Amino acid sequence: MINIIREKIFESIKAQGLKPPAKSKINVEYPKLQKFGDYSSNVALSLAKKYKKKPMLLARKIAQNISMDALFKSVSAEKPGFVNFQISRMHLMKFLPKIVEQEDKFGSDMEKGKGKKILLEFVSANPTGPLNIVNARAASVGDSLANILSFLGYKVEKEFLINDAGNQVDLLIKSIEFELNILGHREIEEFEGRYLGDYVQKLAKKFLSEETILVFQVPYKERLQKLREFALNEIISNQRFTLKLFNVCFDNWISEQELRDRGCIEDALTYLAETENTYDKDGAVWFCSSKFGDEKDRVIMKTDGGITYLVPDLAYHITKYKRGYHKIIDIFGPDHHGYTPRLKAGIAALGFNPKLLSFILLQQVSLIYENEKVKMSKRRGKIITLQQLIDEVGTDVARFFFLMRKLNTPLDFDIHLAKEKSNENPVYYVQYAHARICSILQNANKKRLRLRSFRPRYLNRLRFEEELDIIRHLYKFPELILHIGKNYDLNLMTKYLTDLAALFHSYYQKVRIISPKTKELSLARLFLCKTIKITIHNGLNLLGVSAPKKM
RNA sequence: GCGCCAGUAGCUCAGUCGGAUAGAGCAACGGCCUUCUAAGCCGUAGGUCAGAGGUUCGAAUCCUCUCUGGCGUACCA
Repeated sequence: MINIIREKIFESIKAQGLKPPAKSKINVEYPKLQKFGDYSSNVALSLAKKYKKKPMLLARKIAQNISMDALFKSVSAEKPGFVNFQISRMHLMKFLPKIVEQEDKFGSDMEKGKGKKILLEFVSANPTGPLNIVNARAASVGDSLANILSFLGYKVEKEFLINDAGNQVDLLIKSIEFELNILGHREIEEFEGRYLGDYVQKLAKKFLSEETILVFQVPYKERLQKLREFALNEIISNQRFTLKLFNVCFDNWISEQELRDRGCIEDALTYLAETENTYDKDGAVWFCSSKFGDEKDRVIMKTDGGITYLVPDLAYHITKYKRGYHKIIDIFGPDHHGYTPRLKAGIAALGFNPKLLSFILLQQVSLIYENEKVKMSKRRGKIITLQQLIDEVGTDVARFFFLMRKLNTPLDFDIHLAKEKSNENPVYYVQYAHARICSILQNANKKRLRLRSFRPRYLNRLRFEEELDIIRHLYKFPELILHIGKNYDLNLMTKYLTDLAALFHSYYQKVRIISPKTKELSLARLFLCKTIKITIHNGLNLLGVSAPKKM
C-alpha cells in the first residue's frame, strides 16, 4: 500500500505541472493517531519550499487529485500540511479473504528476493564449551532473520563456522589432559589460560570411560590427538543438539581446520602479499588495513610464526565470496565490535566488493541472578548455558525475549524474573490469543457453524470499530515483513504480535463471536478470527516460536 | 586518551525516514467470570525524553558540547 500511495502522490504532483521527487523519496508513514487516517505523507511540508507554495495549499491540491480513488474512504489535507489517507472499508474487506487464501504464505512476498542468495553466518561459537547466553541471542536473531528473508523469497543459507583450530582449542585440550592426569593421579603442572568449567572434568571422565585403560599407555602426542577428536566431537554435537532444541538448524557447518587443510590460509596470505598490502616490521608480518579504512595496521603473522585470527577468517570470507552470494551477513557478538573494519579492509584489499558484506552487531547480554549481574567467562567456567536457559524458561520464551529488544542495545536477562513471571509473559499473551481462537473455531465446529458456508458479503455485518481496527492491523503485516527484511528490526515483530493479541483479547471481551441467532454475523466474526489466527501463527513461526492450539 | 553503543514512567523497554496530543509491559490502586479459555478485559495514577546550545514549518529522533553507564581499543579468538 505504501508504494501505491507513493505512486498516487507522484502522479498527483505531476498532474499539477510540477516536477515530482523520486518515488522513493516520498515519505509515507503510519500516523500515530487514528483520526489522521491509516497512512500519512508529509510531501507537501517537505516540498513547499522547493515549489514556493504554501504547504497547506499544496497538500490540498495533492489530496484533491487522489480523493476520488476507490481505494480510499478519504484523502484529506490536515493542519500544517499533511496528506492523510483512510483506506476504504471496501478495500479492507476485500483484503480479508486473501489472508485465508494465502494461509501459511500470508505476509510473504516471494518476488522481493527472487533469485537472490544470502549467506547468514551466526553463533559460530568456539568449540571450547557449551553455548552461552550471547550465543543464544545470536541464534535467536539469526534464525528468525533467516526465516523472514526466506519469506521474502531470498534463498538463505545459515552457516556456522566451527573454530576448531587455533589457540583456544589447544588450551581446551590441554585443560582436559590436565583433568585426565588428576583422574589418573599423575603429577601435572598448572598453566596459564586453563579452562575451569565442570564440563572439562566431565569430558575427561567420559574420555577415560570410553577409551578404557589404554589412555595413559599411548604417547602424549597421540593421546592429545585422540583427545582432540573426542572432545571436539562431543562439544560440537552437544552444541548442535542444544541448537536444535532451540529450533535452530544450520544449513552449513564449516570447519576452520578443514579450511586450513585445504590451504585456504596460505592462499589468503599469498593474495595479500601479491597485492602488496603486507610488510615486515618488528619481526612480524603486518597487513596495512589502514589503507582500507581501518584505524591502524594489523599483525597477520606473529613473531612466533603463527598467524592471527584475521587470516583464517579472511580466508573463510573469501570462500563466501567465491560461492557467489548477493549478500553476506555476519552476526557478531559484542566482543567483535572493533574487529569489523579490519575484516572489511581485508576483503577490499583482496579485491572483493566490501559492500556485499554487512554486519549485525549484537550487544552484550548480562544475566541477572538474584539481583546481581553475573559476569561470564567461558574459561573460568562461569557461564549460564543455552541449555540451562531452555531448561528454565523454555525455547519459546527465550527466543521471544531475545527479540523483544533492539539488536544493538545491551540486554539484561533476569533469569528468575523470566521464570517467575512466565504467566505474565508477552509470549504467553500472544500464544494465548492464538489458542483462544483455535478454541473458538473448534466450538463453532461443534455447533455446526462451518466456515465453509461463509460468504464474503457477510463481512458487511462487521460494524464495530474494533473489527475495522483489527483488519487495519492485519493489513500492515506484509509491510512489516518487508520493513524487517530491509532493516532487520526484529523487535518490531514482537511488538506487532503483542499489539494484535491485545486488539483481539479486547475484542473478544466485548463481543460474542458465536451467537446462534445471527448466523451471518457469527460466520463473519469467525472468519475474522481465522485471519487473526493465521497472522499470529505466521508471525510466531517466523520467530521460531510455537503457536499452540491449546493452553 | 581514542572508537562504538546507550541514557525515555518506580523497574524493563518501544517509539519505523525528523511529524500532529510521548507508548507498552511489570510493579501500585479500583472494578469485571451462571455465557466461545480470567494465561484475559476495563479504569486510575505515573514524564523537564540525562543536561545545554544549534539546525527548521516541526526534534525523544539530526549536529555540537558536557555529564553518566557498558563494551572495544592484543603479535586472543
